[in-house]
Amino acid sequence: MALQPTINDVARAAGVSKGLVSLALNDRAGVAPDTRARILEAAEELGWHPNPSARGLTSRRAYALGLIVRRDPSIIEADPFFSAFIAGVETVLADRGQVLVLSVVPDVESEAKAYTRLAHDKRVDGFLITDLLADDHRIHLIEGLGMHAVTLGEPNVDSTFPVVTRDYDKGIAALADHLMELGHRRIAHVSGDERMLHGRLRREQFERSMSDAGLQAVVVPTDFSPEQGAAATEALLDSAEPPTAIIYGNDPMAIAGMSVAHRRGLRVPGDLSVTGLDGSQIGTYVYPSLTTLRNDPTEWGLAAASSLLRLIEEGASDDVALPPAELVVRASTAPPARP
Amino acid sequence: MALQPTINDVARAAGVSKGLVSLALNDRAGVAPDTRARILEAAEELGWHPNPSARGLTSRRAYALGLIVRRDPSIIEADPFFSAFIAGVETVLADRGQVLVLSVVPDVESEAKAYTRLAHDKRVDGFLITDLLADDHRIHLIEGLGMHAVTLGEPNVDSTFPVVTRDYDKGIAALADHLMELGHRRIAHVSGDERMLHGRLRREQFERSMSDAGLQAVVVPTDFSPEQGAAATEALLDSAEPPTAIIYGNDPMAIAGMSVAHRRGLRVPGDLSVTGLDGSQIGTYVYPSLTTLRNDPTEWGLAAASSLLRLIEEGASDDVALPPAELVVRASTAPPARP
DNA sequence: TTGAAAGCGTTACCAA
DNA sequence: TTGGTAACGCTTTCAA
Repeated sequence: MALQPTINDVARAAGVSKGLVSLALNDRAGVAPDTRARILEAAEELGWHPNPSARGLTSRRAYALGLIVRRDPSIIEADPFFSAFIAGVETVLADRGQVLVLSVVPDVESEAKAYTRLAHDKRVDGFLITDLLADDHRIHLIEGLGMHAVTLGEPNVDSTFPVVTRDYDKGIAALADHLMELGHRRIAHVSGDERMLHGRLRREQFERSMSDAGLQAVVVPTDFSPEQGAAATEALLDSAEPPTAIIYGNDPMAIAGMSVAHRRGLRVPGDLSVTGLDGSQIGTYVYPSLTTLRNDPTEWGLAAASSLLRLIEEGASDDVALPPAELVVRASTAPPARP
Repeated sequence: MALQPTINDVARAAGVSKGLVSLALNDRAGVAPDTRARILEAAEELGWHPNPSARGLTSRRAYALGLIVRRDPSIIEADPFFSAFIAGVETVLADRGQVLVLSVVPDVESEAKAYTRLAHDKRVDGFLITDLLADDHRIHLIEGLGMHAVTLGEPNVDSTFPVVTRDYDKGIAALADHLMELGHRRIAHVSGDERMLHGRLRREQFERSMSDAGLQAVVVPTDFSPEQGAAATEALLDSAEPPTAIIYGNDPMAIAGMSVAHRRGLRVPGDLSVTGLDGSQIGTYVYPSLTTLRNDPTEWGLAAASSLLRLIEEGASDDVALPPAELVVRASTAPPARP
């Protein structure tokens, strides 16, 4: 009676040597078609799965991808992006008998340790790099570790890794236009962490849109936390010429900002229009529901995992561009009361 | 020059056989203290990390724990619990050279496949079982797979797995008392999915508290989504005797419920008091900030991972009880306008 | 196209 | 307390 069947059991059942079983399993050339069929049938019948440890020992592959997420413990909070992103990754990996190794670390130091450990211990064959920073040190670190990787977004440093991107510029421009068409002139942007590349790019496009329209762009940078989103809102509303519309760098900040407005007796969108970015489900149910840009994290996951796997298995992989982010107009934007 | 150093390099450097290196590495008996010291020193110097594939081949261990999260794609959304939970797990695993394998799956069928695959492929040594359901089929599935596991919460079916629990009864009672002391009499509970055990337990404690006070408990079950939270709120406010306070099964539903109230022109907490459960950071920044029960997901992660590792390594592990959930009173609760 | 055999880097066992 | 050697399950030569 079987523990787990091994390659020897399959070889015996198919009446061949285990070397052939290995060739057949891995779709390698040099196996007669009917022999291959017989082998695969025997494997199927015995319910044989090759043991990843044994494979890894000779092939030097882990059959796993690594995702390391850094989260300041004080900001440790729901991120609408990751569960859907990982679901996308999983879809690709499950089909190929691979797994995702996930690590959540509190700071840069343990982040570097985590990459190093996963690489040294050969626990993964490559990394998915999310939340790209300006001058992101991870690119260099991972290259130095001799590992493969794919970045979500285009790094601003030399990188040999394939890139998955989504255009936000059009979306940001559409969002700014939407507000201007409603009659807004004083539009502020509560931007995210300036060290994060995607936040910076969005801020730049916002500034471009505003200057194209001959308007002044007011930007308050934050760390993406609802706390700083609230503080930025207070500051903006206290200023000499408070904005009539605020574009927040993410939905949680927008929600916090709306609360500040409410607390001050301002009505949204009557007295203040508000938008998020990277629309999350919760944005649909707050009052008023949030105008935002739609993202699709699952798409990111599918694309990034496929690209990384191709890189690992074939030694090269193309960049991929996802469809541009789309404007979703809901109830938190309206013409200004006093334009 | 070294690829990765192997156990042989260490053995040679320390002038012993590789068998001894293995014993020393694994803190096994039968190595002279000074020999052990010499070996560890040599290992340190060479920067040797044992290869998990090679270890796994003989020890039949994966040195990995599995977490499989099922999320209906339509409800795929931020869950404040997981990033902090995983950070806790990671803390325990990193110290021991182990990793977390994470899978996010859309339905029960792919969930079962994921458990089976991870077990058959020996990718993990045990599972962390979260979001326990009533009559949870996973207990039986995992036992049948011959795998170890730990459950977050006490299953209502026979289980041989250790259990990590946190008492919510006291917290729910305190929350109900808080509302009653404010003068509320008509208190409703928008509960979570009845199939989820923790939701059911909280509902039962709510009913107990209400009946102890001689009050009628109104309960509307949902699937934990903000959407159904909003719908439940509509239904409650439309009823003949609308509640003056609503306890929501989680913070996102409470936020959605508040929006419904706002939309109807009700003021929170003036016309309607509202509370969440399982306090999330975002609850601090909505307006008004949410009264809730505090949970600490990191604690869950630490306890569950430690317990599971002990089970795997020593064959047995004790149940662990985390400190009870605490009431956090913020601004969303106040005396009723017309009691 | 196939079989036999030699690793891969550990752990486990048996002598010494 | 130590060393030598045989697994572990697979991939990869090298012959046939």
